[in-house]
Amino acid sequence: MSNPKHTRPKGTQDFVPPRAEQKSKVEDVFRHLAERFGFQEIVIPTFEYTDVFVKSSGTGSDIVTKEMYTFKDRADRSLTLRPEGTGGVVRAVLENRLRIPCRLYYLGPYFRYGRPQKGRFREFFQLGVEALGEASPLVDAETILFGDEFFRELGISDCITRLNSIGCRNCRPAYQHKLVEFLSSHKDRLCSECQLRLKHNPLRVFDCKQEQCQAVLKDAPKPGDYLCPECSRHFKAVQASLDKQGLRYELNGRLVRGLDYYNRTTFEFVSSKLGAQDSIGGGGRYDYLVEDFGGPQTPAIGLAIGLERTMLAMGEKEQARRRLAFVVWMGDAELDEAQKVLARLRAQGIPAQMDYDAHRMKHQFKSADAAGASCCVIIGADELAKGVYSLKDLTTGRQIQVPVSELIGTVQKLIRAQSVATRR
RNA sequence: GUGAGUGUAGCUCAACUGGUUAGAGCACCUGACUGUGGCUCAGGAUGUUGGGGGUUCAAGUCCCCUCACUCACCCCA
Repeated sequence: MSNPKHTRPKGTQDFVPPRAEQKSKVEDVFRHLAERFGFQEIVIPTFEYTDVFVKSSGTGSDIVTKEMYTFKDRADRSLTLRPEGTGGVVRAVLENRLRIPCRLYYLGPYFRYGRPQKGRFREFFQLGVEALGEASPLVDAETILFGDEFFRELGISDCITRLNSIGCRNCRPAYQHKLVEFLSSHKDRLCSECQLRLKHNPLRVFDCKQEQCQAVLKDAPKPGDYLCPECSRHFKAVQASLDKQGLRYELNGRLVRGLDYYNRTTFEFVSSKLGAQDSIGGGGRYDYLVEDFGGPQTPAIGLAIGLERTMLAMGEKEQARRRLAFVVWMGDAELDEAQKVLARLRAQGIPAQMDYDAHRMKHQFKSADAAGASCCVIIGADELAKGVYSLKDLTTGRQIQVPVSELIGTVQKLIRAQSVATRR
């Protein structure tokens, strides 16, 4: 740890073998599910002109003020490594004149500059879906259902869904105003931190753990009570749909989301396995954003899932044997035959490998074990004389002889049986 | 951006209030076992104690700087 000459940049990570595979499995589950829900993949640049993100996240947001990787290119254009997905997607939908409504999904790396901690990186991976042009509260419910289904398929059982509505252009400012007014009148009873919160994020005061502040909040105006009739109806319809589909959720009036573009429904998924950064995914409606980008008035809703947080929530899986056969050869006399067998296995879609350097069989078995192979095909003088191969199951240590013609089938059966066994 | 904690072998960690040659387990290599991994036994290799400076007769240990990692705040995936 002390020596390496080159190290990865702060906040980045290497996905070394078992984890890289786990990552792509999660991505596969996401792709299949997204397609089942009618989403189509969109691939857009990893960097955009800076104003795309300034526009989408909001000038005052933390992302824009302190978390963006912004740089000038050689022609002095300001570019930014994407800190979030929605802005670029909206830009691409308009620029390519995609027909709206449309449902899109995407996945890839994102970048935010900040101090790394558990579940937070400077380069991180997100899986997202966006439904543009659908206004129904049933779509909100469906998006939430999508997230829930995704986590369920990955076996994340302790996941809680939080739900809120932050109102619209009309009722949100009115509520904020009322809240600030109320809190200001009790300013002297709030802790110092809350006095600051009052200025830039008054809703956060609800999260304060100080008793004095909680006492003040008892009589504070509640977020839910100030929704306009339309927003209120929308929110109730979302809940009714979720109820009907048996999806459990917690109402949380403080759930605000940090990006300026959200309105009405906001939601997030949290897991207890993560530490302080417990949100594994979140999203909400953004009915004004497309218009803000110069497009037609378009209702929209999206969801973003944090890949590495999802993997944290999944926990460590037991290291299973790989789907891999190892060919063991006895001496130079058997080397040609061994290579033929190797090729036959591969031709049948069975991952196979051999150790050319190890001349002692003992070494070859060690290599097989170290590689995590699930079986060894052994080719020695006895086998060649008898017209068979020996096949050793590395999980049980049992070894059998199979006729040359039955090798492929037997190996396939063995590997399949093992992958079923390790999955339980 | 703010705060706290931790850096000793490939990994997990020891080393009393500064005191001789910095240790152990796991992993690794060799052999017992020239047709068999995991088990057992016997041997073996391994360190600029993250880096730099300072105090001291003497620094892994104390002080300063720096770097890295970790956790938390802010905020979010």
